[in-house]
Amino acid sequence: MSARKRRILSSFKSSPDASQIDVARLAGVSQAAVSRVFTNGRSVSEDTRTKVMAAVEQLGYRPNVIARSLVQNSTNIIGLVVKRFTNPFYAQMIQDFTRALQEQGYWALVLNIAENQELEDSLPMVLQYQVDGLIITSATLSSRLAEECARSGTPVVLFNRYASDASTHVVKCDNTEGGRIVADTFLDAGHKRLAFIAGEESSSTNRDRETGFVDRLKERGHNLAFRESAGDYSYELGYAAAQRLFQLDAPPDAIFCANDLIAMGAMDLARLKLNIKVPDELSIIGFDDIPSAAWPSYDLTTIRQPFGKLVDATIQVLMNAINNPECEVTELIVPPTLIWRNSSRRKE
Amino acid sequence: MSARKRRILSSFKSSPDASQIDVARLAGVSQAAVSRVFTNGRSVSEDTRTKVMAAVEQLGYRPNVIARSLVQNSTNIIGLVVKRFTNPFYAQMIQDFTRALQEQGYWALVLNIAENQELEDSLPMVLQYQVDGLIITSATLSSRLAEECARSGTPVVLFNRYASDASTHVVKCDNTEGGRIVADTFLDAGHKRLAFIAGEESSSTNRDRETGFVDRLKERGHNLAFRESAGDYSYELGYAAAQRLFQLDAPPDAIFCANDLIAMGAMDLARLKLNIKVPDELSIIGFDDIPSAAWPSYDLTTIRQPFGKLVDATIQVLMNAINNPECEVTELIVPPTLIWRNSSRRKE
DNA sequence: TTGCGCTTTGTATACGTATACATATTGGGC
DNA sequence: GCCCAATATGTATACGTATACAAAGCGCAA
Repeated sequence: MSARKRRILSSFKSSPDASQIDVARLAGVSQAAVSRVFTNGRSVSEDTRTKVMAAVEQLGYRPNVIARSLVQNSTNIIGLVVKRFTNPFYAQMIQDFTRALQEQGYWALVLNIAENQELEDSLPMVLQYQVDGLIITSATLSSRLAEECARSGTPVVLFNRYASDASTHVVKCDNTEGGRIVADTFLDAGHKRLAFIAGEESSSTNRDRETGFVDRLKERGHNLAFRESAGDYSYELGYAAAQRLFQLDAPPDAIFCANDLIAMGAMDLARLKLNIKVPDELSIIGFDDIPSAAWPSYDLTTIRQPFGKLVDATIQVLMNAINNPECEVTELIVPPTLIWRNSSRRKE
Repeated sequence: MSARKRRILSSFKSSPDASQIDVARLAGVSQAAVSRVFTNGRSVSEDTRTKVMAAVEQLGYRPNVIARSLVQNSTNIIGLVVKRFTNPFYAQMIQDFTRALQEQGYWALVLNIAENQELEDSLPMVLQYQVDGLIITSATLSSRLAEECARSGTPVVLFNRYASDASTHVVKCDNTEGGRIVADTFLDAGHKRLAFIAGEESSSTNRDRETGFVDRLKERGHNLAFRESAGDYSYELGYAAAQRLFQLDAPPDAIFCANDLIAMGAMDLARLKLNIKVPDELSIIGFDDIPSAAWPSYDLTTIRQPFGKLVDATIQVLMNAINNPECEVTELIVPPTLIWRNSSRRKE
């Protein structure tokens, strides 16, 4: 590791930030006048506006949003609670959320939850920043926290999570329906020995997908033959879970995986290590429709979560809650779609 | 899309946030005393501390970080400028940065640059938030912006980017050296017809990797036989670029791809569409060592960027610059490592 | 007791902005 | 030239916190 040092330019170093008072003094107007120039809808004469702007230019003045936030009681910052960055589905989600927020004039303050960490410890610190709202993904909001948010008037939208409290908005994909669709797809194709590989057991998405899958099987007179748990939503643990699944005497002929990464791990184990032909000898269906699911290497049949819709709806619900604090609590459930590819057998 | 509405709990709705003044009144002390209870290193008697904490508990008081930031002139917020979320390398990076910052008591305010967007438009708005520092990845900092940061005393660390200005710190992987290593690896294995697939042409990482590669070839008396450009760092455009490469009469027998995603695209085209055997008939080497490079499906030989070191060093440089504004400008260059896997031929 | 140093507390002010209010200016119709 | 409405401006204050300063309290040695 090589390090080179350069001398810093010291020309600007000590000049402090100019404030509206400095601008006002230079322009020969009052501080209030300067403030009005920077506030839409306030009446300022063309004359003072130009004088002010000239002073602004000369001093390199830039409004102090922190000070404005203090008096306006609004920061234009949204707390974004996230976890599994490395799952492409969530990476895309964060990308879309930050971008959509920026388009609305808001900024995302990211709260990254470690795997073993509770939201209780860190969310209060984010609330101290007087965020105008919260978007919570991949974490459970205890009712104590929900109450705390409600008390401070901070609207919360849960993304793909259950509400443990009546005061938080929810936008989610119909994970249960996704599970049902997979059940139908497998049964219609004539599969008999069906398996499910779970992701993170504690997550509500996982529970819903499994419930939908199993319940539909039962409705049609079938049972889940095997159940294995990866433990999280990763490729590696999906691979390992599949390995355990195939140590059985009569292994499954169709596997529903709780997400695409697990499915890709399971698929690689089957075809590369065990030489099982997909989809001829084994059907695999995932969940999410991450970009790599469409790659020729995998060509994974999967349940697509309607990404854009989910994100747009979340933003819309949040903005509405911010602008209209008295609004009703919304629970939006968006249906998923089956994306037919080549990792699962067609109807017989 | 189904929507259900629930009535909001209105119990807490209208109670405004308690301030230190409210706490002070209830505890029978001055506002300053309350402030001191929440400030480390200030002397407060045990008696008043308990009185204050009791009032705090009763009122549900929570410090207002925004107000504190205003008077202390420090927000504990770091602006994190990012772009390619969906590249696993950058997703991991954002994850590690946000986590490392939180461990240091800072928060990341994310600035997401759209593909066609300039930093000039949005960075000033982040500066208005009085961020204590900036980490810039995947974007070019013009010297005008660098000067603006310097003037406002906001330290900047460029991550894997060149400095266009003498006042910004830099932490990067030695991309040039990475290119050199690939050249040596290919030549040592006896390859003759060498190709390079570029990523985003305007990025300095891309330039460095190519320069190192080509220069080393020349040093050893060889030339780059083919050059193709993907246009960005994605799988899809890597696939397409490889397609163009193989329309030639005498296609390459070794391809260096500017990153892993491109390499995986190129590999899939070669082996799945053209039935070219990797590594027997074609060697492919990527850059980054993203998780999927290690998957059995790809088993991609690649240049690993020393992730943890890069992130840790960036944080360290930034913290130092924040705590010690007079510090020298640092330029840290971390060497990469060749990760041998099975997508490239060994020495003859 | 006095006096000295240390700790604790309150008062007053500052941070940079927005805005209610009062006042001053402008413009237009007659 | 006058009056009224609309516009423009300045003054004063508020947002919630930290901290300089002075004053007060305390313990302790002489």
